[in-house]
Amino acid sequence: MAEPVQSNLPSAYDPKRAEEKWYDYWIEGRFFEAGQDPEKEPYTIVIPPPNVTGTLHIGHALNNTLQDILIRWKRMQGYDALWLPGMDHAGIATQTRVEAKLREQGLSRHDLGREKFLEEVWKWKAKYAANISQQWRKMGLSLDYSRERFTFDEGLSNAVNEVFVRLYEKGLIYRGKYIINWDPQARTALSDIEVIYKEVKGALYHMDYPLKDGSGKICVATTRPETILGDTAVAVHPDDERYQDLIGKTVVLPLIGREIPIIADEYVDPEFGSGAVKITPAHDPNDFEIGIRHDLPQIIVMDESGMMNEQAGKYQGMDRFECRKQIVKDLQEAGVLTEVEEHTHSVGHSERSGAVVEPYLSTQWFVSMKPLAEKAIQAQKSGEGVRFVPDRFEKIYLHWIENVRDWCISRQLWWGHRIPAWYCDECGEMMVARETPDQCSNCHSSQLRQDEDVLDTWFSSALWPFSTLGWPEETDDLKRYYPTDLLLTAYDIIYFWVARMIFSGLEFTDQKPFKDVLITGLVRDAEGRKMSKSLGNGVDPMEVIEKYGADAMRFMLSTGCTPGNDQRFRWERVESARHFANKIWNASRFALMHLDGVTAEELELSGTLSTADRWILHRLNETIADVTRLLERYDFAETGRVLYNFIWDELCDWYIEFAKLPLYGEDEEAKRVTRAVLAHVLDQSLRLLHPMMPFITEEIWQHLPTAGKSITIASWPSPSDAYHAPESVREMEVLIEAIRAVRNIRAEMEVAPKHEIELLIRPDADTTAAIKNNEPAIRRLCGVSNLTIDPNLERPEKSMTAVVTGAELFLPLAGLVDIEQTVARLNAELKKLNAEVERVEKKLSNQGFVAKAPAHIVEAERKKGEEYKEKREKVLARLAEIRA
RNA sequence: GGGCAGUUAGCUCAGGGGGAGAGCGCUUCCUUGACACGGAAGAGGUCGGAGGUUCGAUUCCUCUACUGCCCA
Repeated sequence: MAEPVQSNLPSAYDPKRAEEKWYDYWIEGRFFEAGQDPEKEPYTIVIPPPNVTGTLHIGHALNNTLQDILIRWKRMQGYDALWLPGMDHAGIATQTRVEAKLREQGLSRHDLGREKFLEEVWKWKAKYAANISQQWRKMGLSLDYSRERFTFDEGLSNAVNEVFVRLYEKGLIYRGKYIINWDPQARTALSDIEVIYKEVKGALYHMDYPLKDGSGKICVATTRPETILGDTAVAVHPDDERYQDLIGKTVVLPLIGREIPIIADEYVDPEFGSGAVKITPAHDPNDFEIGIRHDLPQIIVMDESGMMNEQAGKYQGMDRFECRKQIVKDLQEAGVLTEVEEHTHSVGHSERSGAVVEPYLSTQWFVSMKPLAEKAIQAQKSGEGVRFVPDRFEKIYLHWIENVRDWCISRQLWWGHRIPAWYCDECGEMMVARETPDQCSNCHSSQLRQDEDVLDTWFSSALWPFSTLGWPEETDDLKRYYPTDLLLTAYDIIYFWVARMIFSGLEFTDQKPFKDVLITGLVRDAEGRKMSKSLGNGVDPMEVIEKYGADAMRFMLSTGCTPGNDQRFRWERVESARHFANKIWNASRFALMHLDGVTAEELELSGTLSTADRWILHRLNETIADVTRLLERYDFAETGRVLYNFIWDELCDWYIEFAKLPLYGEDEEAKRVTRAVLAHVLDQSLRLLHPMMPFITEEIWQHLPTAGKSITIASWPSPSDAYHAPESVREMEVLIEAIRAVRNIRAEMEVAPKHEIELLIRPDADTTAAIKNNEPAIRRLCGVSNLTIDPNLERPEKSMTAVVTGAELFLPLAGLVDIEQTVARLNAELKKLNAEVERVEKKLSNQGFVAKAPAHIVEAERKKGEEYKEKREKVLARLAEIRA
């Protein structure tokens, strides 16, 4: 694939070319397909399946990038890395969108009928699935497409049925008439967590209900006066002294005249309102409970769309909120409404449609959660649970699972897994079965009807880590890759998904579905607001890739946050990531220019290494160790920072600048060694960076003489003892400090960059060799023509002076010497040194410090103190000389 | 009401018991044979406040203020 171009590589990196080319190459090479080597240890991640009719947003991009980084890294480390892709049929979300499209054509799903409607949905699914696949490609994800799954495909549907039947047979799934959360817009039941509570300004209406015997009245307060139509009692606290005489009496409901009893129940809070509450068992969960205790009638006054029904008398056909207004008006006219108080209370809204949720009495299917939760709690508390990263999310999970209520799993939708229950038209028998039964188990009639409802989408998502691997079949994949190693998701679906996968995994596979859960935050807009369709502040990852390239986006997202915390999306940061890509590109361009025509054999690392060579190899060792350690901790931001600093500040700013001397020089052996070091460091750096920036690293790596088939399967670097050279760090520090000091003087004295100057260096004994060995580099990087290095040299008259660690520098700038400037700089240096010396001496004279601080810290302070003092002596001596 | 985060340079954020960091922005200079998506040299912060632990706190603990999120 590599093209034999080096010298004519363009000077700016063009992401589009590389991205198209290499993704195809990777897929054709099947580098992402797991299971090719049974000797390797497996490492598995299943992707959180995106909603099939959506578009991937920037949150997906973050989530997917992080998984890809880990998978690519593990693959390079020699694991049999499996990243399993797939999508979710997303019941409500998808159905709503298809219905919206039909509405535009003036149609409803009922006009089409169930079968035709589902055909429409499948068409949508096909279109959007293709789109999502395309987005995965663009992001460069190393997914194993040969194992791609869909929550609605045959295997996963079998898993759903299996789970349903097993739970039913265990008595953990039941059907019954209870108060559930009803979405009148989507016309379906919802689970508890699909309801979002918001503070809403409303009113508390106080009403007088007259006693039937005419002996008085009782005042009740409510935020929902329209529910008066469904009242079947008034309740007071049994110990409430105010109402002792009234318990057992009968009141007459205003407006409708129904007679209802006054009952006593512990649930009533005597402190709230008047201490008497109206009871509407069919429209309030607490009232429902009271109704059961007191055997009250349950009167449903609304239909499925939130319109008042035939039980509402003259209000029939009105919308529930319109009805509220009318009822208030009528109550007022009847003189029953005694007070209207401003009142802020919490109102449930549908997570999907946004409609105000109606507590609604309805027959639904439920999962009995207690036993499943118990198992999960037990596992977590015994230390056998999943590891949450960051660990604070474990508490959030535990709190939820410990307080979980039964899960309403039936939905009145068409797009979803049909509930595997059948009813006999003849005898009314209900059958739950894996396969469609052909006759009634009771009366053998063949007149069977399947339950119309479908299951909550999350019911199938809960099985994702094992259903995708073939469960309930004992497949090879299931045996090899399950339990998975990691689940990576944002904190907003811990309850919806993570928790449910955990208890499902434990129940059906007797294993936790994943070892670690890595929780990320959300990607917000530049102002810190949550991205949303209504605000229109979402960022399309494809737009980011189009403008800056996939690698820039990946680097920006993965380094932009710490685990579990939100990050803001800022274009400047993407731009900065692109600059980084471009920097790597150009450093590589430089290297490749000097490797043109060089064979892999010639790049054997041997021979005499320069200071810079030893230093960069030593630093590479440390960087390899750091990056590996940081990835193990899922610390992507630090990983990125370490690589950025190593490549930009050390490799580009210093090593390459030093390397230019031998590379442009005459010494062939030095040239050969430098090329070898440069090629090695570049190769290793590209490998380290590859998980984060896959495209550019492959593009460059393929140009190296030492390249293999693909960097995606190149081995992960490990530190080499041969390059351990801590002394080189000290040497480079001295050189860098000296070069900077000269540049500083040049800048302050406004010496033109092209103007070559004279420089005299008086090194200390222990730095003389390092400085002497790097004479050409000092010349080049300081713009020096005439350089003298001598431990015994005399300070020339009329020269600028600087003191650095390990050496003194003199610049006899003819005609430019500014004594005042030199004195000012030396004084500034002196001030700093005085402060440092004082700080160190204060520390060392503190007996507590010397006695209690770790020995190496004390020793380090002593050493620092000595250095500062030595340096200060020199500064003082130079100042004295100048004054003399 | 309960819980959890955050508060560090102009902005956005890292960091972490022992000399305050990055990116962007800002100032000055430079189109030098990898790169102006660049190079060189700089300016800029008493790490929200108050106590405590410690030889030593920006970092650990407690309280407190403000911001955000989750749960009821």
